[in-house]
Amino acid sequence: MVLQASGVMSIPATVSVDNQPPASWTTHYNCADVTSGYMSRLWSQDLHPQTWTKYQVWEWLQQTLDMHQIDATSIPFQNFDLDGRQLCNMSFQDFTRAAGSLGSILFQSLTDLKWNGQYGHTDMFTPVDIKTESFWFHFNPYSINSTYRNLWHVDVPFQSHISTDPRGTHLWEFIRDILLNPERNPGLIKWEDRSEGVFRFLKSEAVAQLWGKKKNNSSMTYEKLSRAMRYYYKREILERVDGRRLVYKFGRNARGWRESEK
DNA sequence: TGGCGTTTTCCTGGTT
DNA sequence: CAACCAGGAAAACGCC
Repeated sequence: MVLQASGVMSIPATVSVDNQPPASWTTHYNCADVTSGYMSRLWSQDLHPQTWTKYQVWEWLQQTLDMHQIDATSIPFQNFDLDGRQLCNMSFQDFTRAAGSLGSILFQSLTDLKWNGQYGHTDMFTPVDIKTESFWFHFNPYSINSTYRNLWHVDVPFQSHISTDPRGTHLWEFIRDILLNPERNPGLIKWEDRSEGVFRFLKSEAVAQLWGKKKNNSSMTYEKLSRAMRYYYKREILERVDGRRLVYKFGRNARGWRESEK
């Protein structure tokens, strides 16, 4: 799923193959589990989470809990009586409502699957960006979980209703998710002011290509992507940032980008 | 099937 | 001049 078949990669001098993953995550989680286990089996069948049946959602739940050695009774499975499309529409907060503090693990697992599905075998990045040992070496889902736990640990009492907010994979969410997953997006977009939600495109055309890939549109350009971004001003999903090229700012109607959602 | 919200495409004109 | 920014207009698209 992840590693490129080619052994010819440009490896930065600073990165050694002798590097060992931190013990904190190799204990319960290692690359082999990810690349040859259940997750890759799903992908080998070309099954995007979006297409999962309710049963497959449960299967994923079970497997994810197993992987993290979490007792299945820790999560009210009835809160996940959803098909893949509904699951993919759940926000981070939806997950915490449905599964408490374990929601972050599930959210990240699903996010991983979405991302890996999109990018696992593709050539979206230039070799120097993504096909490097350092890039994939630092692909570390477990550390991301830790990050999410630290940043977003909030015990929101479960509400019987899972949000039906139709927030699929819209452009602004796509951008937000790139910002929130810097490990998998070397130098594409960068926070300018994290607390204010100001960010800047570093590789505008690369982001556009990525967006196009997601929408199965190979002719996407930054010119067109930016037009869609500008439509967000009126809806206050983005705010204008005058005079600064490639800089945008999340607006009052953008959700899920803050370090701690209040 | 049709309406709707979102995005894409194209374009003119202005700015850095 | 290249790369962006601002928006209007209209088509395309996916969803309910």
